[in-house]
Amino acid sequence: MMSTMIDPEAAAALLRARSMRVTAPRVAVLRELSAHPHADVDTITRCTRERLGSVSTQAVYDILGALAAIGLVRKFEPAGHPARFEIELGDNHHHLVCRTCGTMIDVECAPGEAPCLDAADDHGFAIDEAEVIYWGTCPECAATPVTVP
Amino acid sequence: MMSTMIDPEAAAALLRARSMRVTAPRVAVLRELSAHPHADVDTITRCTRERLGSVSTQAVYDILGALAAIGLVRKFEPAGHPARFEIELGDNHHHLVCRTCGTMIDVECAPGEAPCLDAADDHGFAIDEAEVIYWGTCPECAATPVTVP
DNA sequence: ATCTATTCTTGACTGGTTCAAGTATTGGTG
DNA sequence: CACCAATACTTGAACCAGTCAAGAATAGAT
Repeated sequence: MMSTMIDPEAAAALLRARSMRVTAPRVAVLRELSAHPHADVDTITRCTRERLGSVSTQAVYDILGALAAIGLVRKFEPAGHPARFEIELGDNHHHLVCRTCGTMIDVECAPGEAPCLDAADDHGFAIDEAEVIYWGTCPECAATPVTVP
Repeated sequence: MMSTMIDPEAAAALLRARSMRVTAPRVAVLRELSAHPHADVDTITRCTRERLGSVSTQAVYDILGALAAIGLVRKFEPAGHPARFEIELGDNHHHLVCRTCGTMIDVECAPGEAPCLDAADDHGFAIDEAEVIYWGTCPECAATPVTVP
């Protein structure tokens, strides 16, 4: 689950390629995202602080919002969990979430390219995305006997 | 979008069939749900108050939680919106949400029975649900020129 | 008619997120 | 290379949806 972190130059390049200003907080956030896919704001904030010394919570929200707006990162919000972020890889994958421990992993999009599903009837809507979240129980939680402390 | 409201006896019958106590707030909430599919807690609370005189917000949360727990109602939480509720019809449909105005409508499950999708690789998870939300723009919003007041 | 588990009310509280105003930084310009 | 304006970041308050906890009311079994 622990991907390798991209280096600062790579992060800066991603920003420049989109004509975004290169700032220390942005570079750090991008690096943490590369290391922790599916991280929430709190995780990203804590990791960025360790790396940078300090960042405001608001800056992290702003950065993630800006990166999501230009499509560099992807945001998803599984029911009952705070928002999660990952670097957009353009592979149109979906997510599999454990109902018990909240672990989230990527799953390939079964049918192929986006929007990977066609609604039976689009009711006149211009559909641009079919968001799929698979819910279930991960192997660890399935194996763990329910403990009531 | 305005379905017909079920009568109090029908609502009570739904509760008794599941050995749930029949209370005025529960009957009223079920009736409002039948009239307003995809309603959020606030809408249900306001409508129930109009009908009943008063109900506590907490009671509505408790009722919806209890009904969802036994599978009588279905809860879904589209990103950026408060939770929505609908009476479970057992038809495994999905939802189509307008990014602009938030309108939500049902769409049939394209492939058939639940779980209507198989993940390409389940990574050892026991998947019990494939939640699908289609995002797009409804005909009205597509037709409306963007107005900046 | 009574009793008890269950449900409802009240009111405080939390977590995640956003708003708003001021300060600092980036990167283009003279 | 210093300067400037646009953009980004900091601070701190505020918000909303939802939850917790303790007591009062009520359904329905006996």
